[in-house]
Amino acid sequence: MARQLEFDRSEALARAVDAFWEMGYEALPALEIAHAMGVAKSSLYNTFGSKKNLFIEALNHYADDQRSKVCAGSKSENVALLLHQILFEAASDNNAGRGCLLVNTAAEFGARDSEVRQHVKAGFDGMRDAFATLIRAGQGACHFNPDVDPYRYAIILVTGIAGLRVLAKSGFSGVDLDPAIENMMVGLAH
Amino acid sequence: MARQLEFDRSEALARAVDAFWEMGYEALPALEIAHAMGVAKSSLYNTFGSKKNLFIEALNHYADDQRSKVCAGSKSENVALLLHQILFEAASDNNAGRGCLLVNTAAEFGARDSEVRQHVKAGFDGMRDAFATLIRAGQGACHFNPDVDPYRYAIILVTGIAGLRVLAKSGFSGVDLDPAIENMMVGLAH
DNA sequence: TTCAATTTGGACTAATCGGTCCAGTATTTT
DNA sequence: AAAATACTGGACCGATTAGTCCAAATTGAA
Repeated sequence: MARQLEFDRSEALARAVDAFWEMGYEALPALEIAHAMGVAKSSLYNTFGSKKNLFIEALNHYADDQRSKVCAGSKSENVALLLHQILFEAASDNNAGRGCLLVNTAAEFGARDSEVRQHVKAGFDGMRDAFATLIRAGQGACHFNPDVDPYRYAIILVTGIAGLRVLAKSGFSGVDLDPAIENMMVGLAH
Repeated sequence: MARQLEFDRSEALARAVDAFWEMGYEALPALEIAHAMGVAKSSLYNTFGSKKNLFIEALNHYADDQRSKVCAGSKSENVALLLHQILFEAASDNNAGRGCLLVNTAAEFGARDSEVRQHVKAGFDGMRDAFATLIRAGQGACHFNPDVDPYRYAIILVTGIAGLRVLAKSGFSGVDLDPAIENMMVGLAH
């Protein structure tokens, strides 16, 4: 036979995520995506078919990644502190100003594209599950109020983080947003 | 002299707001803006200079409008009920799926355009002030806890509403988001 | 080495974009 | 009526876009 090595799909997707994360969908030309991924534009279209399809795969890659990170946090020693750090990071550094790709995508595509919206929804659902897991872990370690319904409270966190990211991207500082963080933590307090 | 009639600038801006609100900035061609505004593209450029400048004027028009509406709510009989309605509307109808133009703009332009970001920030600041006014009114009518700092709590509401709008746009229902609404109201309770 | 498959980079297409321009048409005042 | 101004609609421009295509270079297996 012949050459069968392909560039690492997962690695390439991770680079595509970075590019879309920083530039958004419309503002990022296909040629620049290819550069960011380290492949030729031809290969990009051979492998992923279209810009939109690549974007959807990148979006799912990102969502899986974020979900895993939060789930991994469930094994932290002090879950309450970890959660506070997550919220504070969303309000201050905010992923170096890039915000959250799910939030960005929801706003950019909006109600215009139902296919993309379904993937965004699935991504947020995954985040919700991950935070529910985190809350359960915190309850198990007696850091959180055991009367709180983890799944019900998880949507409070997902909603709050989405809001934090939007406002942080608009120029609000971590100090400005501190009341919102406190309001999200207080309901979990023992 | 000669003809001095110009189309109503405020009315035209209101129509531009609707168009940008539904389509976003990049996805809305200048020709379609002109159609939505009911003027020729030439007039649009004569009057507003550029697409971006028109957008910024429309954004400010929108922000003023939203702020006024919330401020007007301060004269409501039951401010607590009104606030709940505002939150519920953000979570369910969500302006017929269009979300909030400030939120949409923050996510679409992101960190890419500092000029636009400043106007978005100013818009959110205005909303914060308006909600602080609303909270003070509710406290005056003994509907809210008088110990709450209105200005400090207002950022909780602005953040929360931004989050609600993002998730509602992604396909979450009013029922899904109800815990987040309750969590925003509970801190104000008497 | 030889052969088959992959990847590359650049040329290319058709469409669309923001923005300019202008001849023609309305509208108002003198 | 006549002159001055405002607006229209469409032609036009240069730039950019997603996507296609292909000859050449690269790579791995036989």
